[in-house]
Amino acid sequence: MISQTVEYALRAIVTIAQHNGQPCTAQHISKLTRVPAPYLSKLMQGLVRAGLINSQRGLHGGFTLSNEPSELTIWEIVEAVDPVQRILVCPLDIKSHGLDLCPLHRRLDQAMALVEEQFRNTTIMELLSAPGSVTPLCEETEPVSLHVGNASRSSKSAQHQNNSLIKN
Amino acid sequence: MISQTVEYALRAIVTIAQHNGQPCTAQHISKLTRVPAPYLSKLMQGLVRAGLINSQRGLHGGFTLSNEPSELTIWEIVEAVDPVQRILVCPLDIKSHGLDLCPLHRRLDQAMALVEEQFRNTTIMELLSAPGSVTPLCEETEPVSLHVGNASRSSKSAQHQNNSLIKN
DNA sequence: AATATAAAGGACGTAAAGGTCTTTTTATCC
DNA sequence: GGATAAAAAGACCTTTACGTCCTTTATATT
Repeated sequence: MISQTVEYALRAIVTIAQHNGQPCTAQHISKLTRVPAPYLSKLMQGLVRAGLINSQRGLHGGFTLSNEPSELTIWEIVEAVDPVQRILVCPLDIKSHGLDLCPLHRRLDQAMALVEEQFRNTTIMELLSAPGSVTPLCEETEPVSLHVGNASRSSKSAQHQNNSLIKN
Repeated sequence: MISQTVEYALRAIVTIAQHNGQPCTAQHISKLTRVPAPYLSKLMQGLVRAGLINSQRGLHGGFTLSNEPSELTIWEIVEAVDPVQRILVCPLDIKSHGLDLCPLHRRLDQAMALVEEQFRNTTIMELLSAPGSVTPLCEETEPVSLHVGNASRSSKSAQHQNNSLIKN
């Protein structure tokens, strides 16, 4: 349901986010996330093109987020990599239904809408610190030796928790 | 996100359900649902093995539902064909997390849980008649010319409508 | 300027999902 | 029992997701 590529992309993004602005090489990300390095590189290129991350070549190069983790949602990564397909018109091209969906497809699209909503409402920021939970993130045996330059430069921390979207 | 095969299977099941116990040939279903006939056949075999439908060979044979539409959920079809994969343990095999998920995977699994809930709570019955809506179902130009021999041979029609399952 | 480091690009390989075709088996009708 | 209608079974093909490898380009550091 969630493609391998989306999984990989999210792991990578979260890893970069953990490094507070410090460039992260593909090599490094690959090790931490256990994503095959060559495939990761490809993936990253896509994320760069989508404008979600910046890349820097050469020594001390690597990848950094284009925006604050608090401003970046799961949704944006999913959109860039393997978009959730909403059902907007009947997949059978029945003319008799204009834009109306039959009950089946209405229901299926509702499920997709829920996923979309969930993804839109979750920022990468929320994935970094485990609030009431155990683990900091996946992997990372060493506690990320980042030199903590200027961590939060714009912490709006909107943190909205609202749900609801589906109107049945 | 929803695989082609799941789409096809649901179309087929709904079509069979519309025929109130009258056997439906693969040919017929294929025409109505616009699913490639040979592929549909294969699909149907899987649904038979899963026990969701019965098959009958020979003249006047075809497929019928094993249970009432009101007792069959989208979930069961999805499970038989292409199960929603829940995230139960960290996909990276970090030992430090036992069964705990990192925030990322906890969130992703929540999304899957929502879909699962949606599917579990929707019966095929609910997909047959469009309550406040326009279309009876996808396709079906002619109003299903079944010869209505002994249509409903066991109409329990339980019709429950309850929701709720996800607890955050 | 030379070297090392790292991303970008593109050709290629592999596996799984989706799809087709032909033959065999089972049932019904006459 | 022969003809016909249907599903079952299994071999095959095609496309796409996933993954690898090698070469090129850009950027620091010395």
